[in-house]
Amino acid sequence: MPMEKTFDATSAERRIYRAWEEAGAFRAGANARPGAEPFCIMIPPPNVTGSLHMGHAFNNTLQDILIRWKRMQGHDVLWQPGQDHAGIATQMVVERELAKEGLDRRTLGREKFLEKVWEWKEKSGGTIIEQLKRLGASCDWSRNRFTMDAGFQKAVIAVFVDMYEKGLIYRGKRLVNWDPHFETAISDLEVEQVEVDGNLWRFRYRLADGLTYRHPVAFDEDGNPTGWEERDYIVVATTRPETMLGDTGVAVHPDDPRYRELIGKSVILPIVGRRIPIVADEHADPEKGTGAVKITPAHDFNDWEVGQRTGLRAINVMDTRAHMKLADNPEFAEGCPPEAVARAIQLLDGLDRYEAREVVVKLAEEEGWLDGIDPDRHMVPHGDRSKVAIEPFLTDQWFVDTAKIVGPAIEAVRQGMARGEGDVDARGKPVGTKILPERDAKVYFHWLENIEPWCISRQLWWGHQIPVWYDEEGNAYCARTEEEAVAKAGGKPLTRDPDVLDTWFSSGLWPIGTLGWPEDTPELRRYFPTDVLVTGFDIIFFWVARMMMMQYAVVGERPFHTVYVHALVRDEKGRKMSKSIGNVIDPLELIDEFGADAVRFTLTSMAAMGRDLKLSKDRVKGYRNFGTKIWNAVRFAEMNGVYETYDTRRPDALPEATQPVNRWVIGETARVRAAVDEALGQYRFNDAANALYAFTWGRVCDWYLELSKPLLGGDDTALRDETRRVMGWVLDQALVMLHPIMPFVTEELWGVTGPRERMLVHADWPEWAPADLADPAADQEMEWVIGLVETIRSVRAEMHVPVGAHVPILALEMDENAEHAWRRNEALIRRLARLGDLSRADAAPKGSVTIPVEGATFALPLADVIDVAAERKRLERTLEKLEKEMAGLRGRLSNPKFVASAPADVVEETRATLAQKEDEAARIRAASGRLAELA
RNA sequence: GGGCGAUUAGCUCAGUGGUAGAGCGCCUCGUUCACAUCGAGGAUGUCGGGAGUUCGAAUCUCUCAUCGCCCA
Repeated sequence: MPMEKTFDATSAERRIYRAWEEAGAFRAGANARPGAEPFCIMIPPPNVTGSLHMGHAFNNTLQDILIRWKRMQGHDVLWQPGQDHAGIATQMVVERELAKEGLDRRTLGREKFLEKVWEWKEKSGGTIIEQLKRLGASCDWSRNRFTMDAGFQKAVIAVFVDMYEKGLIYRGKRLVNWDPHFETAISDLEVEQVEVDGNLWRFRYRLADGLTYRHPVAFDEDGNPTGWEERDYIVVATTRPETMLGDTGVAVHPDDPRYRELIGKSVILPIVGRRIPIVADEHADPEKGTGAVKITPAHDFNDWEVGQRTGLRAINVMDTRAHMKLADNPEFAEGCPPEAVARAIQLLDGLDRYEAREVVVKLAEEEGWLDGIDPDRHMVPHGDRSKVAIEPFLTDQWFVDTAKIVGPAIEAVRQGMARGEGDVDARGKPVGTKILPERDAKVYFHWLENIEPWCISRQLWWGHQIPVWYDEEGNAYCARTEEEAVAKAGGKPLTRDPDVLDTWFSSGLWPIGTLGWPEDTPELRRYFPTDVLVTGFDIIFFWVARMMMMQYAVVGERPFHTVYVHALVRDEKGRKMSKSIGNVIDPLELIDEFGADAVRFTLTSMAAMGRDLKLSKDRVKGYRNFGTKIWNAVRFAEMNGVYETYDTRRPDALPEATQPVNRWVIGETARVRAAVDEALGQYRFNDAANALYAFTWGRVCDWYLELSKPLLGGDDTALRDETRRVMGWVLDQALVMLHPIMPFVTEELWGVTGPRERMLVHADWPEWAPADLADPAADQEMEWVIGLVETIRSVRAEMHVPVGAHVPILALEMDENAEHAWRRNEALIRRLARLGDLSRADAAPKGSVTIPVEGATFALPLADVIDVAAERKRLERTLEKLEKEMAGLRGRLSNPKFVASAPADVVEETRATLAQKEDEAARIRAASGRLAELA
């Protein structure tokens, strides 16, 4: 049955993927050669609520390329897939669903709510897996893991208990980033700074005990004060007036002459009448505002530090929703006049923080302690999920003492960055962990070297509940099960800590957790430490750094030896894709329109290390066309009987070749094989893609297939069969090498061309070396042929020779090599350049165009069509260009310093180039002279 | 404020010391036999500005400008 003209991706992709799955082609160890080295990649687990976006498509394409490449090379490959449970995101999704039914998680209760979450997960949690399959991802789906699976839970709990017992996890009352929307603590990394328009309000806090001081109000040119005024108040500025209710001090810089005498004195806090001290602390910047700052230790991170240093109280004045909590708040009331407290409660209790802000400012205005308002643009921390302003909030939370476990994670990368080619450990794996591109290692070091304690508790229900139980006195018992905890407590009744762990705590255990730790499984022994991690730069901190720390803390080993960090996929204007701009390109829509192969090839060819990639549909379309090109190359071969002669069962058998064109293309194939391996070995995905594109289209289709036509259609059957075999081999090699990037179309072509021992997904990756296969003589000869054809075509086009006309050609001079090359390839040249017969001539006849090539001068007698003036112009233009190049070369060669200091081969190359140009120029001058005689 | 990066053809980008490249787009020509999702040919660059190192700089150094990103 003849092949269709194009590849029908829509119908073929699903069919092919199913065939792979049914054959178990992706299972760990599939296609492994005896004694194969393991190669393992852990998927960055997508969020269970997620659906495939361009970032995933990119990330997983790169992983799939490495995995398919290594699998074809015969490694024992595991690509471990899975998903994380995404605490906040999932809880949010399910709560939203419940709200549609008028339900609320609190009325439902924890147990019932979790049932609902699992129901949702079973129903909708597999979306992204199906989408990854559309992309062609060859994960071992039989091993899919979820961070809330029973086995994984066991690992997470075991790690918590272990780290608790080693003193690496502790509980403490700390100021944390509190998300008032989700009513949970979040980590520093889940906070994003957003610049907002606000005000800087200046308040006058009255000095206690009738004190006054002199404040400078006039200054000379040098900034020295020249005038003062007597004040009975100190001015503080704030962007958050409502927090003043929790103020417990005013700080000034110890060296600030304006306030030196006031240090140790007190002010009376407006509204509540609290008496608070003026303290000296370097946090107060004399240059900023008035140089005096109010201190609210319970609602500001800097103030907390100041409070710790100067011994100020921390008074929490809000609840978990960031509403003012003044009633039943003994801390707040302590030391304040009861009538003031009562009034504050009446005016402010229960108000949202922004409402409270307005009330406070209004009171300040009415009561005369508002000194002024300055508009101010400043950064405000926001929850990255909730998008509401974070409230620094004083609560009990669990922390990982990261400072204690960060050391090996830093050391491993330091080693990895310094490692050389042959630096391997006892298992033969590269030492340390290398981060690529190198600059991302700097980000990693900077963060780890300045690491803060990691708040790992979340006030959520969906997640791994913290394995700590409390007795009535509040003593904590950490154990793997309630029974163990009760036993530790001597049988006392206990209640479990309601909080769950940060999702990243469990994702941090991904490498060992997916392989069955804490059990000593064969997988763990075989595949851990894993090889490469492929991930986006946005989760270097969230995930990569934490995996490094956690794996070392738990099993004392690095999780992977190489981290390939890739960039962001942006829209064609370079903007980040976002739902709110509406510029999101859905990879599935692209796959529907152009096929998965085209999407994959596009992403790969744009994956230059460390640079964002801007995606446009035109680009994808271009690579869809590339798929069609390969398709038609094979179709051509099929129509020319290649698969009647070439043995598709033995694709690894090197064909015999006598013809230069066949010998040449074999060498080209070996060269691209080396280039692709070199590129992939260095994670230069775009280089691999571009090398294959240039080879397949630019060499095989544009030249080899064209040059082969006379041989395939000729009378010499031996030659025909040789060419068939070589062509079958070359095309098979191309399919093999393109397969990691374009798995579908290549697998399809592999299947339709003939019977096969194995599917392409398990074909052997070639190892041909250019040194063994390339034939320099054939290469040189074919370069000469191609050059000649190109020159003739160029001349014909410029002279407007009718496309179909066969023009006779004259040889004015030909050396031995040229003669030889001509004779051996005459049919090919004549066909591609559309030439008539060759004859000898001593001089170019009137009205002919001269074709100078290496070792020969040809002429095309175009008397009927030639425009002498146009031809002279053409020659002059060419000569001009040559002269310019020669001038540069001569300049360099006449510089004695160049000859003396440049490497010998560079000098030699320069000389050779100059000689060749001079030869060409001489031929052109001769041609030009002949034309001049005619004019 | 600190750090990192970018600036190369109309557009998107490769190119880490030795004759400036690709894809797309553009212009001209061409559909009888692999492919019009195609073929043949063509045009297009003071490699952001300036200075330095070097026999030689898109590439290394300094500096300025513009634009990004991360951290505070």
